[in-house]
Amino acid sequence: MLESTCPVGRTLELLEGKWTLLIVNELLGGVKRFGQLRRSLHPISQKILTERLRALEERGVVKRTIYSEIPPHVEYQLTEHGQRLRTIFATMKAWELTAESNSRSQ
Amino acid sequence: MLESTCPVGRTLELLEGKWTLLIVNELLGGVKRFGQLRRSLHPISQKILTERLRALEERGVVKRTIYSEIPPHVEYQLTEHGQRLRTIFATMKAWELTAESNSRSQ
DNA sequence: CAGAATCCTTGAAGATACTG
DNA sequence: CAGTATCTTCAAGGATTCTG
Repeated sequence: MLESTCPVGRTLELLEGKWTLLIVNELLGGVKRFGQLRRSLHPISQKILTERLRALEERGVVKRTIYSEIPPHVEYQLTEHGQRLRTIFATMKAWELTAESNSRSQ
Repeated sequence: MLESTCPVGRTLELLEGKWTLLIVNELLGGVKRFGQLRRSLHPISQKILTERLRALEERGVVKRTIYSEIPPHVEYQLTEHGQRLRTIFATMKAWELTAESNSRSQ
């Protein structure tokens, strides 16, 4: 979606999608099961949750662990690389905090 | 688009849109005129460029200066608050640089 | 030159039903 | 429980035309 013209295009491509950021935010809280994420992120649909998790997995941000049991048991967690997104989140949050006083100014 | 559940939702809402990031990236290079941005961001459409610039202006990221001349002359530049986005860009870029070695690992 | 207004296309997201 | 497979919807984005 974002041309490689822009240096940070890849990061934003990764975080793209209505739910992606919220999913990562949930996983920053630790290991979660599929159903657990579904409930926390309600009313996200199964389809979207699956799609986004797969995309994040492919990008090396999320690790998927399957336990061969019946009923099925799948766990999702951030990889070390994914954990490093915390820094970006913190930077964004800091930026937002200066927003109220500065928007409309200058 | 992004629920306020997520602390950084507002920043990503702001950078949302296929071209937004690229526009900000251009403006990090200094003051630009409308037509100048159009050429740099080719093949962006007038409609989208206008829409995104208005959104950024509303958020206090971009300042629009109109010179009442004929032909019209409009300049766009980042506000101080907008300039601070540089930090976020730098953080993202740093994160991307560690991507190659880490994706697929763990 | 810098747009406003209009119409059209496309794809992400949502709803629903089914399954190993 | 954790998906996959389809079908549908809706809004962002794109193309085109017109104007102060």
